Amino acid sequence: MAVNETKVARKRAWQGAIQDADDQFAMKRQVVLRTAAQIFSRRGFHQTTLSDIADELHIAKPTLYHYFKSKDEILLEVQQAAIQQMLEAPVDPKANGFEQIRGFFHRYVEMIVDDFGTCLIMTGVTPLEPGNRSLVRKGSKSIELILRDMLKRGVEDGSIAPVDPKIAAKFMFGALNWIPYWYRSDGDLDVEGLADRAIEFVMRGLLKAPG
Amino acid sequence: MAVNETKVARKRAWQGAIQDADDQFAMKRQVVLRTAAQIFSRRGFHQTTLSDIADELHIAKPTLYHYFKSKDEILLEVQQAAIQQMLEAPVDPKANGFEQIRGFFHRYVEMIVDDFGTCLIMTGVTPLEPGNRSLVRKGSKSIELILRDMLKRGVEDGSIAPVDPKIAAKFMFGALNWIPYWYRSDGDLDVEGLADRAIEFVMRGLLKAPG
Amino acid sequence: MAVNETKVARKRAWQGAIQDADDQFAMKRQVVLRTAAQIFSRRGFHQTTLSDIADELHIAKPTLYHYFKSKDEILLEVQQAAIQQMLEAPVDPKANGFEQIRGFFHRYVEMIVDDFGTCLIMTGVTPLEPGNRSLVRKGSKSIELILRDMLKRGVEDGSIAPVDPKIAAKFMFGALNWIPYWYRSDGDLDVEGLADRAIEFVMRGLLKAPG
Amino acid sequence: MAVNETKVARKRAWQGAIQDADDQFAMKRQVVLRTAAQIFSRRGFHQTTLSDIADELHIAKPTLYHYFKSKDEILLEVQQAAIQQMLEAPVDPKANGFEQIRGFFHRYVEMIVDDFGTCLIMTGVTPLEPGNRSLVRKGSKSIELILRDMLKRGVEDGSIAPVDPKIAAKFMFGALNWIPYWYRSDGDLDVEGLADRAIEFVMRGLLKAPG
DNA sequence: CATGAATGAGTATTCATTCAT
DNA sequence: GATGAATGAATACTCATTCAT
Repeated sequence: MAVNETKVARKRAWQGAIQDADDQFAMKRQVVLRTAAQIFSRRGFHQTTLSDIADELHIAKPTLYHYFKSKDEILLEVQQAAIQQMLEAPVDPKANGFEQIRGFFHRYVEMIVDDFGTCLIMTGVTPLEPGNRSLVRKGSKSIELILRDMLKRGVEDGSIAPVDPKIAAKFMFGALNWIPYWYRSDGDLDVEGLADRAIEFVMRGLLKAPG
Repeated sequence: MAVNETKVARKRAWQGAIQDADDQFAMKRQVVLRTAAQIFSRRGFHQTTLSDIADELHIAKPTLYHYFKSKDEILLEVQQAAIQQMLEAPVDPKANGFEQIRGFFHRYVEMIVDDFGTCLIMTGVTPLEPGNRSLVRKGSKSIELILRDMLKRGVEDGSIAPVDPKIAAKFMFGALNWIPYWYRSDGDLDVEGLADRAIEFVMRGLLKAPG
Repeated sequence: MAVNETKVARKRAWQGAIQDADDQFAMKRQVVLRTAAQIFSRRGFHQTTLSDIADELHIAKPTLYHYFKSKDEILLEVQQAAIQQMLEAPVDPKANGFEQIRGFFHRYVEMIVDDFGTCLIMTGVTPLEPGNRSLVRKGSKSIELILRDMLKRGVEDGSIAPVDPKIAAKFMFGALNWIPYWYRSDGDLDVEGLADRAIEFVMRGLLKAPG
Repeated sequence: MAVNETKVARKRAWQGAIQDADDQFAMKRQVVLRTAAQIFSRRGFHQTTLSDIADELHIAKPTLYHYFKSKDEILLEVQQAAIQQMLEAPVDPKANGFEQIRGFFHRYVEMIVDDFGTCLIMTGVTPLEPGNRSLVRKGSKSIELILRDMLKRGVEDGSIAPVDPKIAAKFMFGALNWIPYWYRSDGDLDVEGLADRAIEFVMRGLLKAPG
């Protein structure tokens, strides 16, 4: 009885996300990260106190320090997770430039509408301490280079127009990175559809169909 | 002698921007706003202290309170100034949709590479207290509606493809709003050229020239 | 195999000091005390965390609570041990004052260069909670009274000069208690020699040999 | 009226120690230092909170940060002040070693019964952050070297016995540094007398008068 | 108008201690 | 007996803001 009550209380305390498992530690870390990411995105990093996060998780503030050594580290890991998700994604080496870009867009949209990706964009790297800021910037740069390479490939294989990969990539990331500011996943447009729209936009823009 | 020295010191104190005039007050306010906008953009709102701003201006911290009643008000006015610049800009009522959009882009790019516009984007509205946040959001919405109307007009007069104005506007603002994160006005590309590239991008995207 | 490994690990965990025995508990307590005394002396009581002590012993922090009920108690027992060592030492009732003092010095120096005595002096009683502080102070007072009695005896039996026992004792303890701040037992001077020097100093001071 | 009340309140707030003066800032700093030194000595550095100091001065806690940038800096300056007092003291170059030592003792006793000197001894350097700790240690070493030189001189000019200056200095400082632990300036013995007793002790020790 | 001085409110972080396993 | 997890309590420090001059 008392035991069950305790277990139930435990589950509530961690938002029911923690199952019996040996890797509880890693899982709890993830729950903290996701919760923090959501609150950071909504209120901003500096307007979010560690109490906010702890309260949301129904745990005490110092408990967070069992899992992370500082508030900064929490944000860092959130953003690294988003970046990692992109860097780990496989690219079809046989596809042409355009097809690769389409795949990239789908993955990027998926990443960016997720809690971690949204936080990467909406919180930005400014709140991070210099060292960590560099780390995240380096990761973002890597992602950018992936798209640039696809653009180069597309230009060469003729699957897209002969654009300047650097500038084109900037505009494309702009269009994509703005998504968290307006897109709501509970609306008419699902993530899949959103990615399609994005592709369509960067491909055709406002140009009238020929003829 | 001593008097002259004082005057010289005074000028230095306000970065030399203040002339003898009755509207010194208004001008000093502007200098504060511009300085604050720059620092906010660079370091972020919460990482910028009023001392940072005062130091940059070679004045004392409480002096800022002669011109603004709070830190929040400073950010508000910075962002309102950027928005105002767009809302006041004239639109050619005789031009077709596409031409209107082109004009809009030029004005928007000009606005957004300026200190105030950059701060509007890079700081965002999250730091503002709720009331002021709504004000700025309302202003941004107005700007958005202007572009949407132009898109509608363009679709109707056939000068652009039949896009969904809401979605298209979002992607377009995304591409534009990302500019402060990468564009440096001291590089190869001048503001005029930047606007042209932006137009080009949203018109053609990556589409190959027909034939 | 696994069993043996565990045992070996256990031994390492307690620094190899614990043998199979029924009095393991008491021995482990001693090891904790000595380790704590060393760290307290080096870093200070408040700069030493229970984790520091536990880490040094390769045990977990809460394990310490099996042996002591609080950090304060650890310090208390360290200091009591040092004091006890002095209070238990036998005094030759037949010796004259000077000879008793010489014996006292030898014992006191031995005590004070030891981990416990060093901690008694270098940490002091300030960190202790009031009740415990009184206990230690009372013990220190007892030691002081022992020396005072010897001084009185020496004055009476003519083996030393007619000094004020109270003041003389203070200066003597000062000279002795400062030892932990400068003496290193791995240098040229061994503990025995150190005690001799101390005796010599308090006996002759800087006075030139007559003639 | 109201003005007077204010002034009175001000005086009370700074314990009446602040007079009208241009160097109020420096004076207030001194008052903070002295107050802090007293409380540090009584309760220990870590058991003293900034609130304790502020409360004693009837000011608010953050006000302390107008005068010092950290708690550590307060302790540092207290200890530096004590050391400075000794380093600045003039030494009679024509006096023999013994006479120099006697002067040194008088100055040292005066220093050490003062708030700053007492804090230097009773708090010690352990609480200081490493950089500051080195600074104070260096200062203490300088003082020690002064006494050693006097001892050498005394040995050479024959005014004292042929002692090892290093060891003798250690014992002498011990006797002196222990003073704050027992001496109360409101007792029978005044500071002057205390210094005389100290001299007497280190000169003759317990040695019986010849004959 | 300008500012040195002062402060209230707030926040990240530390750590001794408890407890369920 | 041993420990990972959790937490209450405490504290240094920051900063926007006020006020007397």
